[in-house]
Amino acid sequence: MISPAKGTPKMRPRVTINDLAEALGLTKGTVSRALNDYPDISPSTRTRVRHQAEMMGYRPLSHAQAIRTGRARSLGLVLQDDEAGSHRPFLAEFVAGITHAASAANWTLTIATARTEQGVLETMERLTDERKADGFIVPRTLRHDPRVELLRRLEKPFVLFGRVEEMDGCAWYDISGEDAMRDAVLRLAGFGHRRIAYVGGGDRYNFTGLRRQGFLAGLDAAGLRAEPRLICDGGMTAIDGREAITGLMRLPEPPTGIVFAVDRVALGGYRAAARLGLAVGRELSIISYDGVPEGAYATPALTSFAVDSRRAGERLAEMLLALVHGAEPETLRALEPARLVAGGSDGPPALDPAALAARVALADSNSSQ
Amino acid sequence: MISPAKGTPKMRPRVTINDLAEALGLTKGTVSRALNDYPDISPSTRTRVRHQAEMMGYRPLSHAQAIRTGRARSLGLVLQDDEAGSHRPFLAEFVAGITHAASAANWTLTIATARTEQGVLETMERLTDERKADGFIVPRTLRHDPRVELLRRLEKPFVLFGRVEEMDGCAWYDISGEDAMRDAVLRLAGFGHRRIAYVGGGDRYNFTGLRRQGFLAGLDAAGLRAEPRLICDGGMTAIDGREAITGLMRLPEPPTGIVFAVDRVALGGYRAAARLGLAVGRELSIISYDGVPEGAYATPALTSFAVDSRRAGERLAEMLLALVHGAEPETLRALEPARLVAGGSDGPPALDPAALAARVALADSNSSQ
DNA sequence: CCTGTTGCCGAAACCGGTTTCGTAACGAAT
DNA sequence: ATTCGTTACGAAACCGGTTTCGGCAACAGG
Repeated sequence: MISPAKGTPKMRPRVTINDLAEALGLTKGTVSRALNDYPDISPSTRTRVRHQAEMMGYRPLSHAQAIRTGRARSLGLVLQDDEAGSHRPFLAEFVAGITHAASAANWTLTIATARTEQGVLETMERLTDERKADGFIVPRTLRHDPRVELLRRLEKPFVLFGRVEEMDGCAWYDISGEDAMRDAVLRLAGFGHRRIAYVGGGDRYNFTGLRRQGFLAGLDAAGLRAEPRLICDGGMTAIDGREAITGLMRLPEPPTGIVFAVDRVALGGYRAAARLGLAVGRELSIISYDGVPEGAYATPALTSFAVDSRRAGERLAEMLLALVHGAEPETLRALEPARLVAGGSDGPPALDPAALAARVALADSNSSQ
Repeated sequence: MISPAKGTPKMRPRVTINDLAEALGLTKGTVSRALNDYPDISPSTRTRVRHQAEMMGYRPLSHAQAIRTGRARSLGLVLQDDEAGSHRPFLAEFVAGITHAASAANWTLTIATARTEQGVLETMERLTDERKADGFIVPRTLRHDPRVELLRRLEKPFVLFGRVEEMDGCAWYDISGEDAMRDAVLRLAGFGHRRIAYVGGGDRYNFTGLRRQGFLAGLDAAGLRAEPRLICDGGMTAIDGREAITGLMRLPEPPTGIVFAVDRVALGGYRAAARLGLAVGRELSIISYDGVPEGAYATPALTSFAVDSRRAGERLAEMLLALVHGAEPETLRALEPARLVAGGSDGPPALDPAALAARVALADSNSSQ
C-alpha cells in the first residue's frame, strides 16, 4: 500500500470561471449559463462571453462540472484480459479511433481491465459509482451479455461493438462477419472448390452464430450442399485450429478449402497442415477473418477479411457521445463490411478430395513410424 | 458537432460523506480528516469512521476531491499513432498491467492519442490543465525527448518506459536491451559464428544506442573484432530489414549471423533472405529483440528476446503512484532483463562466408535473368 | 485554585463550477 | 397611467468533498 499523499501538488495558475466573470463584469452564474446556451442570456452577451473565454483561453474543469452535473466528459472502456493469450493486436488502433473522436469533443477515454467476467462487471459498476465514465463501449459482445444487463439496470448509456440477441434499446456498431463468410465461400467456390469446410469460433461470442449463417448462405449461393461433418464449432485458440484441421483432413472425403471464422485459429491450422504434408494455398485453401498482422507474416500470407479497428473505434465513440447527449439508441446502429486482404493461402485446388485423403493417410503412416 | 447535453443523467443514490457523517453523529469535516489520516483525530474515532465507511460502502468521488486537492486519481498515457503501421502488439498487455496496478490503489488510467509529436505535447498539456491526469507514463523514449522537457517545465510527475540521455530527476523503468544484444552475440558465437552483423533500429529512439553498445560488448566478450561494414543503423520498418539484409549479404565476405535490434525489421529481413535463396536458421542465423507475436508465426519462428509488457505496465504504474505520493524520482529506477524465446531462426552456420557469398551471387544472377 | 497545554472536534470557508430563484427594467396591452 | 408579461441578469444555494480556524474539555504543572 502507498502512504497517503501529503501536500498539494504544484499547479500553474489557471483561468477560472471567476477570472472570466470578473474580466467581463458579470457574475460567474451568468457566464456559466452563457457558455452552456441557456435561453435566458441575450445573444450579445453570449457572444461577448464566448469571445472573452476564447481570448483568455478558458477551459472549464470537467471535474468541477462533474460534481454538479454528474457528467465527467469521459468514455469508459473495460477490457477483460483473462486468457493468457488473449492478445488484442488491434487495441492500439481501436483506442486511437476512440480517443480521436472523443478528444474532438473534448472528452477523454478512461480505460480499465479486469481478469474475470465478474471483475469486468464490478469495474464497470465502480466506474459508474465514482462517475468516472459517462457511458461505456462494450467490445466483443457475447450472445447473452451480462454487461448489457448490468448497464441496462444502471441506466447507463452504452454502445456495443458487435451485436447481441436481445437488442432492444441497444446502440451498436458491427462488421458484417456473415457477409464476409458468405463471400469467402463464394471466393473458394470460384476457385473451383466443391468441398468446403467451416471452423467457427466456439459459441461464447455472438458473432459465431452470424458467421456460421453467413457460411451456410455462401454454400447456398454457390449451389453447394451443407454437410454437417464439414462444419466444426472450433474455438478461439491456435490449438483449436490444429485439432479442427487434423479432424477434417482425416475424413474419408476431406475438404479442399476451409473457411475459418477467426484468424488465430486459422494460423493454428497452418502447423497441422504442415504436419499432414499439405501445402497451404495449393493442396489446402484457407481463408479467414480478422486481418491480424501475424497473418501477413505467415507463410503463405493468410487470406483474410480485415476489420478496420480504428474506424470502429471512431464510430463507436461518436455514437456513444450522441447517446450521452440524448439520442435514441435505435437510431444509432451501423453494419459495415470487412475488407478482403488476399494472401497466398487460397487458390485453385491442386488435389481432389480422394487424392487429398491419400496424401493425409501417407503422412500419417510416415509420422507413426 | 454535437448539441449540448440537456437534462441531468440518471444517477442512483450514492453514499456521500454527508450520509456517513450523519450516521456517525459527526461533521463531514471530521469524517474527511479521519479518512485522510489527519493527526488531530483520536484513534478511536478514526477506526469508528473507517468501519462505518466500510459498512455503508462509502467511496469518495474522486472528482469532488480533485476540485480541492488537484488530484484526480488518474494516471495519464498519451500515445502517438503517426505512422500507419505503427502497430503496438503489446499495448493490451501494457495497459492491462497499468490498470491492474492503478485500480489496486483505486486509481484509473486516462488514455489519449495524437498523430504528431506536437499533438502529443499539446494533449499532455491539455490533460494537465484540465487536471485529468496526475502524472504521466512516457513510453518509447527518444534520446532527447521533448515530452520530458515539457513535463519538467510543468512540474508534473512522470515515469519513463525507457531511458533518455539527460536523466536528472527522472524515474524510469527499462528492459536491458544492451544485455540482450550482448547475449545474442554470445549465443551466435556459441553456435560457431565468427562473422556477426548488426542491424539497429534507426537513431530516433534512445534504445538504439544502448543496443548497439550491447552488440559491441558482445563481440568483445566473444573475442571477435567489430567490423564497421557489418554494422547498419537500420530503421523501424520491415522494408529497412529487407534492405539491410540485401546489403549485408552482398558484401564480399557476408555475415553468417545477424543480430537485429527490432523484431519487425528482422521479419522484414526474412523475405530478403528467401529472395537470396538463403534458409533462415541454417544458412543465415537471425536473432532479434521484442518478442512480437508475429515472430512465433513466421517460418522458422524468430528467436527473440521478449519483453514482458504486462509487468512493465505494472511496475511503471506503481512507480508513478509512488512518485505522485511524494517519492524521490532517483529512488524509482529499475532495469530488468529480457527473456530469450528460442525459435528456429538461429543455429550453427551451415556455410562459411565464402560459400555464402557464392550462393548469393548465384541467386542474384538467377533472378536477373 | 488558577493557568497553560494538549487533544479532539465543530463550524465555516473553500475549490470551480451549475442551477434555482428573485427581480429590475422594459415594452406591450389594457 | 396602470398592469402585465418578458427579457436578462444578479444573488445565492448547491454539488461533495478538503482544509483552516477556533474553542471546549481534560489534564498537567505551579
